Amino acid sequence: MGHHQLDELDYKILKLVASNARIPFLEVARECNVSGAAIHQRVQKLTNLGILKGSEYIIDSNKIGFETCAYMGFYLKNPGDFSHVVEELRKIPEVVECHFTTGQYDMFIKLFARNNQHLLEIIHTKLQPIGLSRTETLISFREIFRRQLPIEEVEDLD
Amino acid sequence: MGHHQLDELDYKILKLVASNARIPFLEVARECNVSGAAIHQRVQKLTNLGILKGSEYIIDSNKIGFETCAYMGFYLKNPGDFSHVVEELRKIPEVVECHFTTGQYDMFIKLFARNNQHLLEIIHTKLQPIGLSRTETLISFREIFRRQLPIEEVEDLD
DNA sequence: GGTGAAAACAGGCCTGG
DNA sequence: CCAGGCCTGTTTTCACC
Repeated sequence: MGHHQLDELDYKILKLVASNARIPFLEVARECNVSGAAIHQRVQKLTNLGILKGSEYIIDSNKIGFETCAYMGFYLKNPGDFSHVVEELRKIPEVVECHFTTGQYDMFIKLFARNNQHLLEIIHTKLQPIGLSRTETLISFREIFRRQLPIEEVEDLD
Repeated sequence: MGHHQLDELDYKILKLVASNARIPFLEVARECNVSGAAIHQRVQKLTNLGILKGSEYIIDSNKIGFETCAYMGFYLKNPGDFSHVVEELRKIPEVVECHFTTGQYDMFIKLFARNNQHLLEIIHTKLQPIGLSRTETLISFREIFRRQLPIEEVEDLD
């Protein structure tokens, strides 16, 4: 869990690539005053360490026909069924995030649907049969913003 | 809101770039049996339409020292204060998503913190002063999975 | 750990169908 | 709206430090 020893250059690279996965490494190199090969090696290292876990294009879900974004929290009918439930959730492509949580629920998921009726359909035909209890659904009217987590070097005290 | 008229090639491109922002366009071109120039033009079109909204590297938040992921729902003390609250939330870098919602809350956010104590600190010193009421916090123990929304051509009926 | 140069490859811009 | 060619810039590897 504890994080690895990353130096200033690592953080600078992470900051630059975080919100632009297609930035040329040579441009990163120029910003960092090192060679392109150095960036290439660092990115490889960060990937091997599992700190960089791939890249994504950000796609406007509304514009490709997914107008409903919802979050759902629920309890399991049989606690201990965790892994089975996770497997079933993985099979539902509309479920895009899945968390174990503490507090009000056992699990918490984010999902997209084409519209509200489609959401109901997913809940009734795909989610309920898995064996959930006390589900609560929260519909996002609008995503106001979404961004990367702050990447900052932890201020090590000397 | 209504989605644009995208054809099979557009969807195929979206599917390929969605989960790998650094895939060479020429590789996409080979998969789709068209020229690189065609992909280039399509990506440009999809960007101009706002369907592609940039790209991101996926960074393991735990490994860079953000071990606590939380969701918070809340009501506003003064409804009508929406835009002010949003401005204030934008200033808090740990807040990575912000939604208008319907149902149990007025707004819903996702945030990262270094640990649970840091989360409390953020809530007390940054969030509470904005003017929220009835906040509820849900802490994610573990993100089990996270992926892109399903990109599929809408089955147009003839 | 880093550099610098070379080869292979991809991106961007044409022109023409 | 796409193909093919061309030139520029980028990626990747390598010997070397």
